[in-house]
Amino acid sequence: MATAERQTAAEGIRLTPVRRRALEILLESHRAMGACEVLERLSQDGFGNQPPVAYRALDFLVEHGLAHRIQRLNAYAACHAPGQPHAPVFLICRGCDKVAETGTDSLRGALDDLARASDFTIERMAVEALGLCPACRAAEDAS
Amino acid sequence: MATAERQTAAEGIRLTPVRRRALEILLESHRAMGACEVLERLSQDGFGNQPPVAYRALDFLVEHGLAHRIQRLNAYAACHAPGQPHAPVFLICRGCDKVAETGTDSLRGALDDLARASDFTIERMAVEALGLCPACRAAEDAS
DNA sequence: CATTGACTTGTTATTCTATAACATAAATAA
DNA sequence: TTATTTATGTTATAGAATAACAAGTCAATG
Ligand SMILES: [Zn+2]
Ligand SMILES: [Zn+2]
Ligand SMILES: [Zn+2]
Ligand SMILES: [Zn+2]
Repeated sequence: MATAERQTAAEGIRLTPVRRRALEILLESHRAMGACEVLERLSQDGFGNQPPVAYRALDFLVEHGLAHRIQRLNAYAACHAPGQPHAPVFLICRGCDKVAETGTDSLRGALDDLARASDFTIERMAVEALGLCPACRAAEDAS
Repeated sequence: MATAERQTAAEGIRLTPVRRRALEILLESHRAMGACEVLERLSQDGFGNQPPVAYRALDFLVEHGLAHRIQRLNAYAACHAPGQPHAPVFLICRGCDKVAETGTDSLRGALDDLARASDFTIERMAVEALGLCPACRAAEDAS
């Protein structure tokens, strides 16, 4: 949160009340949340209760690297490393729905090479893996 | 299409009329199509005209590697290399909405390393990059 | 200070996407 | 044949996302 404030101040963009609260909600939950779920929390706090209110706040956070969108789940999660440029990888467990944000430099390099080779300008990317976390795999193996 | 027939026959799974037609539709269009768009085409050919008809056929194709789902676009595209295991990368142009399927072994390796390190079992993955194709970048630079 | 223009928030209404639940039909296995 | 599975179709509902408009805020300019 402090990082987010420093960053938005530095970039001269406005972390307004709704946006700030939306980020707090994502940070507090420690998991990926759907837009409608975020909207519900926002409206409880006195903000608007119509879809665009949540979508705009979340779009802003994603736009400025403060949150990520998990396409596969139609959900959003706060970024673990805002500011710092990275190619995040989301490991999504189909057993318990937990999402882990990770990433490696070698992956980043591989994607950069690919973009260069195809002359495609990559502006944003999403790497999402669906599978089983250690706990859920153990549970599945046991059954 | 011939590849798909050989593969389904070999695996003992059924490429039924709806599924076959759905794949043909994806192949004919040469682009990513939304489920509702596919449904429309299917119903024109005498198949059911309710959402589940399209979703089930598309799920089958994805399940068996005959098509990919482009999460960011909520759309589906026929696979360029069915049968052959690969970690596809989709380059999605935000200018013209075209989708290119590509991929590299180094990327595949980087993801495998990551999975091993985190003890996460990857079952399926999606790598999607949003940006500009050469043509659209040229157009944007000119303006 | 007053006004302009950019940005932000809120609301209404609509569209697109996806799934649950059930009934019927076809294919496969016993 | 009979039972079991698999696939198809329909109805109804839930969930996600956007378009379009109105109103408010804010900083800057004259
Ligand atoms: Zn991040
Ligand atoms: Zn799990
Ligand atoms: Zn493919
Ligand atoms: Zn383009």
